[in-house]
Amino acid sequence: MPDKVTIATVARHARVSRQTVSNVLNAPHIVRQETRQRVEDAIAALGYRANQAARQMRTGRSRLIAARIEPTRDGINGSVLDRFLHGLTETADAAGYRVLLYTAPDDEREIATYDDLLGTYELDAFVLVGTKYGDPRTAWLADRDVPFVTFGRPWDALDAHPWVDVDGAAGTGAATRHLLAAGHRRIAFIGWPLGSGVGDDRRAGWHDALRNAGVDPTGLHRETEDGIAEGERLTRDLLAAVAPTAVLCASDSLALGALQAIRGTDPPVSVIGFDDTPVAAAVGLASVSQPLGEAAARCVDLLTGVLDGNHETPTHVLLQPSLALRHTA
Amino acid sequence: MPDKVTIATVARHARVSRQTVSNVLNAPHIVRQETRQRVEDAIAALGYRANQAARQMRTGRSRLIAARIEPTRDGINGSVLDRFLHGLTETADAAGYRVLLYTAPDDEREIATYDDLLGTYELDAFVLVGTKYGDPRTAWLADRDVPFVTFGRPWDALDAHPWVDVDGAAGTGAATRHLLAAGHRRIAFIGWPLGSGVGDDRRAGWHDALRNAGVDPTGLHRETEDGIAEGERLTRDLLAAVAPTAVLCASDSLALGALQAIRGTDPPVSVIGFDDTPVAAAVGLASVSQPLGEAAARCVDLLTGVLDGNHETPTHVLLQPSLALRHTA
DNA sequence: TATCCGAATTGGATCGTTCAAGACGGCGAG
DNA sequence: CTCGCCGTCTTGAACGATCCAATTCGGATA
Repeated sequence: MPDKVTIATVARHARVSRQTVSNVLNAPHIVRQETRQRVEDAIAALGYRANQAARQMRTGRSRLIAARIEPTRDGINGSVLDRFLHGLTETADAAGYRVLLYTAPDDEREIATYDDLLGTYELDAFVLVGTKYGDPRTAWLADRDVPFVTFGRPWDALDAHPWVDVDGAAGTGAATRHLLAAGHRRIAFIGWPLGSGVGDDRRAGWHDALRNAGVDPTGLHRETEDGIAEGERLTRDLLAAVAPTAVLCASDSLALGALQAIRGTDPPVSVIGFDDTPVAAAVGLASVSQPLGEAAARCVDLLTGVLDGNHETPTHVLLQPSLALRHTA
Repeated sequence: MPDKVTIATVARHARVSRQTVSNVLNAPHIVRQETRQRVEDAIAALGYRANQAARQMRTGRSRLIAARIEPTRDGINGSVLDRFLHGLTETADAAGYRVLLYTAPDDEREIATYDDLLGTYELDAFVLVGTKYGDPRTAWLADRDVPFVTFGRPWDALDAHPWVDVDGAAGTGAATRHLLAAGHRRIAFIGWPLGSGVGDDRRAGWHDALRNAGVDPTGLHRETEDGIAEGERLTRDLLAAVAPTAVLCASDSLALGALQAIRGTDPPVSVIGFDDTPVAAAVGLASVSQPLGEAAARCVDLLTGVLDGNHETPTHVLLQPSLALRHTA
């Protein structure tokens, strides 16, 4: 078994000092071209890799980013996080960072986990998915000047910290206009209870699009917790009350319920969901699609911007969703 | 800003040496009860956390486990990995390990990633999901004595390395017996092409259950690549050829296709899928359910067994799936 | 009382890297 | 000619933990 290859091994092999090897790695421009070449050859020949633990001891930076993986709730929306995580891993990798997973059952325990991860592993940054009004987690991180980015706007203070989000209102707006263009007028909306930033945003897109088209949205919307059963229940309710010709939903879960409720209507009631989950693709449900890979990439961009000191980079990114048209629309 | 709390800070505060603090952390039994108490109080009072990088430099162990996160392919089966990862993170956490993510487009690049992760981060172990005949990845890892566990049996050499798996044949067997008990006789099976360990296993469960019940399975099965469209096509084919009264599938993707193909048959043809994905739950598809959380937990058990030197622990774990009965069965 | 023993504790060296400071030669300016 | 400066490279120290060998100490034994 060959000895471990350290920076000293490389130095001996290239006939320079340890520090020069270190400079080749971290500040190549201050090393003479010829020397640098010799060192790089030695690195390649020996298969040297910088030991992250040792580096971290001096620099205090771990090149590690933490992201939370949540338990699959109803399992449908979980895939959104899944796809986001995959994009995050890929982009972070390219930027020289690795993604560390953690879980936590509630906010308090999540903050305790932050503390632990920071103290033990000296994590460089956190990526949070979703925030709520007055989120204690972002407050805690901001208090301690821990770099972090959220995927999802901080609805109460847009300038509080860097974030990436997808313009939900634009998505529901586009879906609504698509339905209007197809001749629909009684376009209903099933969303979440007032007060969730994301839900209100998605409803607003539908609401404003109808208004702009001269259609009165009064009576055409319902609110509920997320879930297939709820979607089905409220769709039946809507069918009985206002006989909509199309139903737009704040999530694919709700939309799947809607699909079951409208089965057999003639002419068929159109349904459009939100998130373009695999389930939607599987059953042919039209849905508003979020660019999750792009969102993840921009999160990494923002983080590296903060971590590498490029404070000029923008700190807010709002991406545009697209409409995945399938036979239910 | 308070100074960083190191083992020396704790030592001063508790009026002992650094080594004693270290002993309290790593070998509590050799420290006198009273001293230990004083040190533990100091640790709590100061909020001390051992610096992982420094520890790693001496011990060479990072307390980090790597797992691969794959791109969501057709998105339906992706959620299986998602749930497994969540369980893995939770259990590893409890065992004092953290999960690091990586991705790789192919085997060759995956092995290069192993090399990088081992060299740079000194990872303690890998968890691989799924293996194939003659897998180059497990061979590479085994060659270098890198600890790893696979979720999925190595079909060509069951004793080659530690693994955890779910008994697919038992799952399809149980599903078949359920259908037999309900009076079905012409129970068809749609699976993957011969030669994939997982697919062959699932087919065998169905095949043997039929045989044991005195039913001849000849002509009742079809093989194809995974996918909804394929499932639909082959189900139509089966309906025309042998008029099955029930269809068992090797995946939920195939089963979803089957569901579309049997729509309107009277009496309704039963359909059972495999994996109990969120999609199955959403559309009411009966499916064989794998205990993913349990599988993840056992993976961590096996790894900690190897890492902490308990070579007595079993190295193979075969878990039993259950049947999620829904209205399609 | 002297000696010894083992348990408990101590100080120094070490892991592999980067930081801080200094050494060296050559070059241009005074 | 001398000085200082710049570009280039080298040396010693430090990060925070654990390992190793040495030391202290209370108590049992001869």
